[in-house]
Amino acid sequence: MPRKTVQKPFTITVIVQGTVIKDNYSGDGKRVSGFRRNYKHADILKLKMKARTLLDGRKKLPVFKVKDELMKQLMEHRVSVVIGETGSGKSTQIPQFLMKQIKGKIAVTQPRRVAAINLATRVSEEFGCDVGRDVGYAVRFNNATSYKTMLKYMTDGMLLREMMLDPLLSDYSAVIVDEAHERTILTDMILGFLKELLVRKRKDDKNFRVIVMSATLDADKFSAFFNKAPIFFIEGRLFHVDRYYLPHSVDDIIDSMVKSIIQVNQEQTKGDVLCFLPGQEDIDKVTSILHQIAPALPREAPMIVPLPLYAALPPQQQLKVFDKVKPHQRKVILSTNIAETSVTIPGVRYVIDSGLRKIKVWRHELGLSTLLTVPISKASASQRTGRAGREAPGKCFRLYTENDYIKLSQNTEPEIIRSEIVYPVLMLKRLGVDDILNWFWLENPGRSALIAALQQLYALNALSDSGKITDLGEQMAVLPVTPHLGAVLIQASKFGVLSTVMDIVACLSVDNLILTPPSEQRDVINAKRRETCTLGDRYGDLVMLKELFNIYNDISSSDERRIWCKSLGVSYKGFKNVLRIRKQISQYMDSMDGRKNEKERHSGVEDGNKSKNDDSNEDEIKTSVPLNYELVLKSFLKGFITNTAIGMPDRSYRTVTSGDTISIHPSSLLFGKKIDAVMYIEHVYTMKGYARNVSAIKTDWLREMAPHCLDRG
DNA sequence: TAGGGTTTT
Repeated sequence: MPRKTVQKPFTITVIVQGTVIKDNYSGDGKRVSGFRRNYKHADILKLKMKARTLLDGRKKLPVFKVKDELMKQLMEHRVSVVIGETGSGKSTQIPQFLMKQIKGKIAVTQPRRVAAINLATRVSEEFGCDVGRDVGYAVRFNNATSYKTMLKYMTDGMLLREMMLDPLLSDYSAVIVDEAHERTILTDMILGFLKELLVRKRKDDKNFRVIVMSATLDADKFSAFFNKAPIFFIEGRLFHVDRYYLPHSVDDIIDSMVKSIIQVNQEQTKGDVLCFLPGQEDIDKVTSILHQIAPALPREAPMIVPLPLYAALPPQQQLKVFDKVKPHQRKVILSTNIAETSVTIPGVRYVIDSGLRKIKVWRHELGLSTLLTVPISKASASQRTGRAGREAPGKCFRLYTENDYIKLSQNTEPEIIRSEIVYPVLMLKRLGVDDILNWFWLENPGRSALIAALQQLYALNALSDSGKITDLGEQMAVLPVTPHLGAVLIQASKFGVLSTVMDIVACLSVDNLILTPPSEQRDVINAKRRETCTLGDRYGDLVMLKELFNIYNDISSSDERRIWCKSLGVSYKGFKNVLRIRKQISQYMDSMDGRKNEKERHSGVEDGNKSKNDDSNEDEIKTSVPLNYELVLKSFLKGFITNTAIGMPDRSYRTVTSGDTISIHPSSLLFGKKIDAVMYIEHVYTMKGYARNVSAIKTDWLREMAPHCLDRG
C-alpha cells in the first residue's frame, strides 16, 4: 500500500521516563534533530496513533481512577503491596505509571510465559512502541528486549536466573512481582531474595522499589513479610456471579457432575458451561458419558458439545475449546485446573465446580512423590467462580454444601512446603547463603525438608563436607535442568557420552512427551514401541528415549514426524521442545567446558574414558554413533544412585536405600521383565510404589559409581 | 497391567 507523503515539517513527541523528547523532521520525512532512532517516521507515527486510540479504554480501568493516590504511595515506600482483582488493569497500567516516575529499568515477573508475552505485547501497543523496544519481555527461548528496554515483563524463572548472574539486580530500580497469591516456588524464592536485597545488599539504596501484586485478599502475609509494607486496594471489574450449593454432600463426583450439566443445560439460557474436575480420568469419563446420552436428551434444550481440556491433551484438541459451535449447540468444557489460570475461554457463563483438584506432594523423608486429590481453597473456589463473570453476569454451581465451603482453607497451600526443594537450596548456596534454615523464607519449608535437600546435594557432590558449594555445584546451579540431571550431564562429559546423554536429558525435561494411550489403543501402541525400540526393550526407558530421539531427528518432513509421533503415542509438540532444550543444554555445556577442562587434565580422574569418541565439544546431534549404553546408564547413576532397586526371586523389587518394595510402572518397557537391578528417574506412590523411567543396571555398577553413598552396600 | 494437577530455567 502506498504511504501518504507528509509535506510540512513536523515533530514527534515521545515521553521517556517523564522527560519530553521532541524529534523534528523536515517535510520529506528526514529527521533533522532530536533523539536517535532506527525507525521510519511513518512507523513510529502509526504506533503513536494506535496508542492514542487505546488511551480512552485505559482510562476506564479501575486502576486509572486511583492513579494519583496509588502513585503517591508507591513513591513514598520502598515496598508496597497492591491488591487488585481480575480486570482492574494493575498488570498493564501500574508498570506504565511507574515508568514515568522513576529512572531505571523495571522488571515485572509472571508465573507463566504466555502471560509475560501477552502483557508485553499489549503494553507496547499502549505505550506506542514495538515489542522489545521500550517495553519488552524475556522468557525461556525468547528474549524480546534491547538496550532501550525500560519495562521488562519476564517469567519468575528468568528473573531468578538474572539474580544468579547479578545478585544485586543492579540493572533494575524496581521489581514488580505479579500474581504473588499463586505462591509458586519461584515466586516465593524471588520474594525471599528481594527481602534479602532490601535488608542487606541494597539497604541504603532508597530508590530501589518492590511492589507485590496479588489478586486475592491474602495481603497481610506479604505486608508482614516486608516489614508492614502498606497495602493498596483496587477494585476489580468482574460481573456478578450467583453461587449455588448442594443441599447434601455427594460421594460420586462424576455422577453429580453429569446430572448438574444436564440440569444446567435444560434450565439456563444461552452461554457455555465450564466444569472443573480433578483429573484426566474423571474428565474422560464424564466426556464419554455425555457423548452417549447427548442424543437422547430433550430437543428443546441446546445440544451438548462436550470438550475435554487438560495439559496432557494434544494441542490441536486443546484448541477445540475456542471453536465456535452452531446456534443450537452449547459447549460444555470439562477441565482441570488449567482453566483456572492458564487458559481463558470466552463465552463461559456457567461454572460447575467439583471443589477438587490434584496435587503432587513430595515426601522428602521417603524420597518419593504422591499424587493426591484434595479439596480446593476458598481463594481457588472464588477464582473458578470468577470464570463465569468475565463478559456478563453468570452463575456458579458448587458440587458441595455451603458448610463444606466454610470449612475450606482460606488460601491454597504454598507449593514450596510440599515440593522437592533441592534446586531452591542449591540456588541459595550458590548465592552464598550459609544459614539455610533461617533464611528469609516467606514460608519456611521446615527443618527436615531442608536437611533432606542438603543431603541430596551432598550426595551429588554439589556441596562439600563443610556445606559450601563445590565447583560441580556451581555448574549444576547454572544448567537449565534439575541438579540430579545436571550431575548426570557432567558425568557424561567425563565418560565421553555427552551427546547421547544430552538427548535423553532433553527428553526427560519435557512433560507429557510419552503419552498414555487410550485403553483401546494401549496394546497396539505398547507393541509398536517395543518393536521400534529394540535396545530400549532390553535396557529400559532411557535407552528407548534415545532411540525415539534418533528416529524423530532422522525424519525430515514435519508432516511425517507428526504421523510417526501419533503412531507411537508420543507428543509432536513435546519433541519440538526436546530439540530446543537439547540445544540450550548443549550451549551451557560448551560454555562451561573451557573452564573445566583445565582442572580435569591435571586431576586425571577417568581420563581413560576420555578418548577419541569424546563428543563433548560438539553441538551436533549424533544419531549414527553406536550406543554405549553402559557408560550412558552409569552417567545416570551419578545423579540417581539413590533411585535404585534390587530384583527379588518373587519378581518384586526392593529399594537400595530403604528396602521398601517398589514395582516397575506398567508404562515402562521393562514392565513384566525379570531384571537383577534397576535404576529409575522417578518414584511415585499411587496405588502402590511405582518406579518410572526405568533402566536395567548391574549391581556392581552401584559401588563403582558412588562408593561414598553406599557404605552399607 | 497404571494413569498424571500446574508452572519454569
